[in-house]
Amino acid sequence: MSKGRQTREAVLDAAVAAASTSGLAAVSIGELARKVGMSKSGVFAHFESKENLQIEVLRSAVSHFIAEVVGPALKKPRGEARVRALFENWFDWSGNASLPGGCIFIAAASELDDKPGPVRDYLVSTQKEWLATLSQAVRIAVDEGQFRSDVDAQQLAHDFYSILLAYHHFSRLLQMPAARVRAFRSFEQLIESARVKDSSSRGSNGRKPAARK
Amino acid sequence: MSKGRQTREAVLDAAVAAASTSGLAAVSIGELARKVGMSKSGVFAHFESKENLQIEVLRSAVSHFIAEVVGPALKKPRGEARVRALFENWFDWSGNASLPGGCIFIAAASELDDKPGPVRDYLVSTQKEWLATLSQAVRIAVDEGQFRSDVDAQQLAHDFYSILLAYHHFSRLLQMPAARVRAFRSFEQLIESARVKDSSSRGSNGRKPAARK
DNA sequence: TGTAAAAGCGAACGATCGTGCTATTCTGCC
DNA sequence: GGCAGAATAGCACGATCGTTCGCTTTTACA
Repeated sequence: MSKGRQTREAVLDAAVAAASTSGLAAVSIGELARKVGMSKSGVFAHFESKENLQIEVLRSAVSHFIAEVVGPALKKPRGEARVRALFENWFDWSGNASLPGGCIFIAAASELDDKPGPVRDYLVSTQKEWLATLSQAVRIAVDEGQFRSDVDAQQLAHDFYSILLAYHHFSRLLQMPAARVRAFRSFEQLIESARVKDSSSRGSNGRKPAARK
Repeated sequence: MSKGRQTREAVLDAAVAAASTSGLAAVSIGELARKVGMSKSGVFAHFESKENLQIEVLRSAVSHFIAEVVGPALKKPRGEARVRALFENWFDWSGNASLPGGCIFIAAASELDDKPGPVRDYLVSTQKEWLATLSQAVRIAVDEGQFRSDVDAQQLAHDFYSILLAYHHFSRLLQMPAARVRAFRSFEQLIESARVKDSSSRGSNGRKPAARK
């Protein structure tokens, strides 16, 4: 890799870490330059604007996310195993050492939700892709016969996301140690209620137990 | 009310609105002054520092929250009705006209979750109080015999919060029109699964069908 | 109504922001 | 090893930031 790309990646790594704690807007180019031992203009030259830097920060985070969360999960067998892997990898990723402030997308989400522009547009598109990936995995589990056929894949993906949002809130802001187990308990309940019922669970069984969560 | 308190409140109202969209840190005193038609130093004089301004912004939001969410809910009869009122008032409040960026506490939460200091400390204390209020209302519903005795009040309060976090995320960032109905569907499911089972669920009716909205 | 206190204004401060421009240093290829 | 181009540094710019200070206007009460 050329020297330029190399330092550019180093800058982006530092920027991703900083943005996960302080937010995208709070990462200044001067501070970033200090952190990687360069001049302000030296850093700036790699990105034509601050807005572009922010997009590249998100893009960098996305490629890490794909490499560490989506990729490995797709190697798992189709069905529940893959759904679990997606959620658990996601969970682990948000506690990654390179993200001292937790999932950068969640931080960026609440920062950008009222700030129209290309940065927000990019974030939205990645979030929609991620939700599509999640619900696609759920749909596969339905097709494989592991999840009930009346499972609403989009709603389930939505509920998974909701768990991670709550985990972030309660563990990061409120520092609740119980947050982690609560998150996984909620996850297990969701999975449980999505599974096709074991036919031996209560004798001859009825149809469509429905109850969720 | 003295002239000073009056303009101070006007400034705080504008600041709360601005902070709900742009975040606490992004609300500058100069911009705030422009918005209320005053000089920068005139605005500044009401708060000894920017940090103090931020705390006062939160404090102002809290008193509105208590007046519009908690207070009215406490007038409802003990039990499920009060729990519902707390959640629904909360929901309405976060879509209030004076909060163009949605619930200011959620915005502040992700902004401050890695920023130690008095502002964060104050936010954390209010959030814990709110969670305590929520779970207390749930506990009362248990005592009244409307919710099952094995309901985990803290977990339920946690789940309510989780719904609102997800609603915020999906409606504000992703602009999903379905977010609202999903939120209320999840809420109803939580309430439903907390209720004592109606013994007449499949027979000739019985007692206490537990009024459905 | 007079007067002390409260409230607000205007200018200035040092710092930092994003962004240009020019010059210098370094890298990679012939 | 020399040379073109990439990579980085240095400096300056206008703007805005939070904050201070002295002055003027307005308020509220005797």
